[in-house]
Amino acid sequence: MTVVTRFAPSPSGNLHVGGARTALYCWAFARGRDGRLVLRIEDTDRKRSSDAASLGFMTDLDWLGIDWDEGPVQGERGGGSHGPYFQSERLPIYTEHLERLVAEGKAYHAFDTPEELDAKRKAARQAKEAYRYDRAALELSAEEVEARLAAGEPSVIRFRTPDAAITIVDEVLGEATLPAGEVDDFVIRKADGYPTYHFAVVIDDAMMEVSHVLRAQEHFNNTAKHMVLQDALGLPRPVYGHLSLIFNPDGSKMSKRDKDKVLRAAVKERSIEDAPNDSNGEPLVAADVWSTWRGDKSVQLDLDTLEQVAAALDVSLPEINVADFRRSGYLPEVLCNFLALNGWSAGDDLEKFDNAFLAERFDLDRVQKTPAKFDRDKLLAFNLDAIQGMSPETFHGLARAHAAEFRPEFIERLDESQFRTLCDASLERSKTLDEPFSVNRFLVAADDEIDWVVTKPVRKAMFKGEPTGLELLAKVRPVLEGLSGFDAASIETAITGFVEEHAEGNLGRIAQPLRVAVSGGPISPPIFDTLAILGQRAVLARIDRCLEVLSESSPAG
RNA sequence: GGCCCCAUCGUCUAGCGGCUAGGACACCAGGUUCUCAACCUGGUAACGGGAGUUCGAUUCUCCCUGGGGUCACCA
Repeated sequence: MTVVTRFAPSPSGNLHVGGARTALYCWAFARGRDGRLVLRIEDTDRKRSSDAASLGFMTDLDWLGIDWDEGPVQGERGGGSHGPYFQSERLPIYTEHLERLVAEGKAYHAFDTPEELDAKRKAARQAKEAYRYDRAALELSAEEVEARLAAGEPSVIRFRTPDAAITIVDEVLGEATLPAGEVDDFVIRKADGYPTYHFAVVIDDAMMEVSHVLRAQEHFNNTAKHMVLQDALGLPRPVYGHLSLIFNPDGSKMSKRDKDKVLRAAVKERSIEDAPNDSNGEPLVAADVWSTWRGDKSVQLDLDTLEQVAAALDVSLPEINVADFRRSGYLPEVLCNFLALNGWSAGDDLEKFDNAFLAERFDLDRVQKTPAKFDRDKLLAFNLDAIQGMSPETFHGLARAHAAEFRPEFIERLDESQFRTLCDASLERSKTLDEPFSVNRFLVAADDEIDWVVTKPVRKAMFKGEPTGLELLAKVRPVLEGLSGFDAASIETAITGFVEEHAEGNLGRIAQPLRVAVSGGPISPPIFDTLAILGQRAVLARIDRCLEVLSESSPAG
């Protein structure tokens, strides 16, 4: 039997890391067994679906190196003989099976209004009982059903669940038996004519010849529904494996809402009353939306707005979606590696591996049953290791591509050789592809934008010692000005000579004042590289301004 | 609350009746260093609790506790 797995996202958002892990496992399971991976878009909820979102999914999967054999066409990929792969395009298929079930008496029309059902649900909740549909619609006579359908009254179709216990067999979790009555007569076709998830998934998995269903654990109980449907429809049952969820370190579910949470907390902490403005001076968020968002934790801003506001306030949002990790400068192979490790292990002490290894070794019996907390520190450490393992050429190429997409100001400001110097200086210290840029923003600032906040390390560098750093800075300036070439090697030669003469050979005495002068603070890449990247003109201009500004504030120091 | 599932260092995990309970990240200490990192060396740290089964339980069973999932015309 050919192994066929499927990844079946609903296109209601971006690809979340949890989804990415599911996709990765599906991919690895199929690839390691000469099987196929089917990508199917579960867009039966018309309110929440958009084409853009499903396209985003495919781009993210592509970036991760997860390729599929059948599915929506993307570039050269996709297609297949079991399509269409958008559920919204498969309505006639579902309708046929739906009608069959109704004709056989295995399903029935129900006319309960959402309000009625809601009320009953609430009552059940108050009575501290699980809600079960009361089969009110079964009391209706055939004639009455006909009449109401003919009158065009809104209705759904419910499955008549057999009154028996159901045993779920799961390759990850083992067996579980739900007592009779636990699964009620659930809706299989909504009033708008679309099938519910449960119905579509059962039909499609069978028609697409899916042999193994690997999906998130939140579907575990749903499996019972899928099993009774398969029995009623006479469809084969795939093998199931339910994957535990991925959590934040604090135990909460990792979700896109975390971004709102972080931003809201920052806004509150900094007592920000009004929404920040965009470049035209218009508020990024309308005043009323902003104020409800600030006060109501259940309200979310859309992703774009959220990111614009965060950027305006210089708040960094947590990475949740695959696209977030890409923008933050993580390598796709590292993300895959790390994700694979959250819920699976090779069985020995081996932790670093690529997707090919995963495909070769992945199996369901080593999948963890417990939820994993997502440890960003470890991910970061893995990413650092991967970067440090690169050749300077590779790193340069990736950093350049990253900058072109996310940090264009560095491409504009730095010439080829300066950019290269920045990369070489950053290789051994960068945890991400973004770090050479994010921590060195002073490099692309205008010379007169640097300001010097006299913090403790700055005070130490500039005002302490005999002579003071500021005095040494003034002395070294002409040395730098006299240089005809301004590459790191020439600067090093000149500065080293200067240090021998004026600072007892202690490079730190002059490196720190220079660093503060050109960057505004005590942190930068190695000083010779930093100066070379900035170029002679900027270095001299910044030293001059620094001497001017700090000389005025020195008495207070 | 009903039903279902789960339980090893702070975190991700190895372990599948007998181990000094292993690794990785984080953390701590020391070293290196022009800053920050990175790097090197060493260290702290776990079987949730209680009954059984057994010569012997981290490992098997039960109970408790704790955690998770689910209870939509969302997937």
